[in-house]
Amino acid sequence: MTRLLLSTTIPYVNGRPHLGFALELVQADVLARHHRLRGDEVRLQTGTDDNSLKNVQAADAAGVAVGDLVDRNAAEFARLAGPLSLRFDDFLRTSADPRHRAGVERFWRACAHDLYRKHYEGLYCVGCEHFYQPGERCPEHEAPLQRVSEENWFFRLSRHQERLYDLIAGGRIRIEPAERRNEVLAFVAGGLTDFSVSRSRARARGWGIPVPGDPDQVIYVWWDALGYYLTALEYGTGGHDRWWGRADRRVHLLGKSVLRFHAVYWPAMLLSAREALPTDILVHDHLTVNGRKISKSGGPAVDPLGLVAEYGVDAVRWWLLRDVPRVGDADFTVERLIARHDDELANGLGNLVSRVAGLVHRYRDGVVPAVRASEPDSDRVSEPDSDRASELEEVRRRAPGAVAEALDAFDFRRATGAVYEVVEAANRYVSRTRPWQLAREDSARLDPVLGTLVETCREVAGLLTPFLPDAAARIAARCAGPGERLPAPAPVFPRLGGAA
RNA sequence: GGGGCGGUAGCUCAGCCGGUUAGAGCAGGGGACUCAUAAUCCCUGGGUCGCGGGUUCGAGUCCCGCCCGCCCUACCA
Repeated sequence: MTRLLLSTTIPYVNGRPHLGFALELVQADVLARHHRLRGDEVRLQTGTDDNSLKNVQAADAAGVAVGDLVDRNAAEFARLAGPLSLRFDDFLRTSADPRHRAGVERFWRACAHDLYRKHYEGLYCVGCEHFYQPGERCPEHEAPLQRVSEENWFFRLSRHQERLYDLIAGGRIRIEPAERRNEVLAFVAGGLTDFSVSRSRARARGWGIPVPGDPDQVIYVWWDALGYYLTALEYGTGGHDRWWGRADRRVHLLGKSVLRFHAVYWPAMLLSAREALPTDILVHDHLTVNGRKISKSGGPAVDPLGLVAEYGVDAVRWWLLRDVPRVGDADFTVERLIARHDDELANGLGNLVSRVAGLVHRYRDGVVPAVRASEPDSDRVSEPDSDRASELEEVRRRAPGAVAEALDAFDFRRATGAVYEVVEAANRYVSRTRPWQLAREDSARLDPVLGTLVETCREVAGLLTPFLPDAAARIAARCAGPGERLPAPAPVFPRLGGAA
């Protein structure tokens, strides 16, 4: 049995969650469910980055206390779970969870041999929490740059350069897709310089975790946030070994914009602390909405909960999994959401379930026949429909492996495609076997056909479970076993678009 | 300024180490069927594979330059 730790990044909570973060959560949830179904031991953790200075700014802007703003917004993120049908094993808030601070402090000490103090000054953008060169201005934020002159703690990233390169190049740390791996390798090969890992307490506005033994300094938010991967595992009390050191795979999901922190800084920190490294870094690109960038600080923010309320969780999850390419930003529009849902879920899968139920009710009084004919008849095998039967069989046989393979490659499109192929094959099987005709002309042959179809629907429900747990359960509930009675047909996925 | 990733049929995208007439889905067009959510099934696509060079017997598929979009970064002495 494989032990698998899955994690999402933790967003800073200066605003409400948007669809882009929902993407990451859904992907993580799918992987977790998939592996659980495989029998793996899985832990999925997520949470919020409360200690970002951006939260302080947002609180200032809103005229409320930081703690209050963070509490309120973090709750919004936690609230995504129910409506999006996500199942987390843990949700850690970096400001509120006692495990976190203890863990971060311990981790800091574990890296002490790579930490040193250095004075420097520069122009700092609070919005980016980032330094710029003289004469530059921040491309993203209006606020003027602040001249900062102070002494901070630095982490000896440079020391780990070669080791990191080898680990990534050699695949010990797998970065998917490969395009992102190349990016990281190029960056590492270009040379790594030490980076600052603390801020003056004043500049951090007193928000964050103080540097152990140096109360005038606050730990840099990225150091703090990355630490969550360990602190949620009880690193602070040394209890992390079960899910970290002894896990077979440690998998991080993240967006491309924070790749460097996860593929370079974080592994280096772990090397320094002598902890195991992540095995998989799975990187998704960004979402745009109606062709425009989304962000928490501005622009069109699509509220995932609003979408779920309007179109249902299955439609939203299906779009995120089915329409978002592995590489390249994807543009979300309501039209695309509806198109995907109506075409594949309503007309494809939903209609299949309905028509199968309809057939069973009309010709067999709702009782599911056995797959095999009751009396074995050897000479009816090589009929025109046998090729269709074998096509369906073939597709069904291959589907589970295809799904697993696609998910291992972090390709949700291909994975959902493999599920949907079964639906298509089943619909072809219906047209080819023509059950309505069999009912009139060769009733004995109708039973195995209907039995096969019901069985296929149940199988699709199983395959669909990690992706659309709600829909899968609904479909499974309509697929009785042989000899059992089928519920009356009713649409599983009512169409969202115009009534057509 | 540097690095990376994209730019393939109207739309969304696939196209391992270069090799017969460049693919899929959707949309569009034609046909069939009637079990089903007016659904499904079958047939139908001639697109300078961003632009310009180059390597090669042969290049979306490799090299160089340029254009557009996106991500990261900009000697923290």
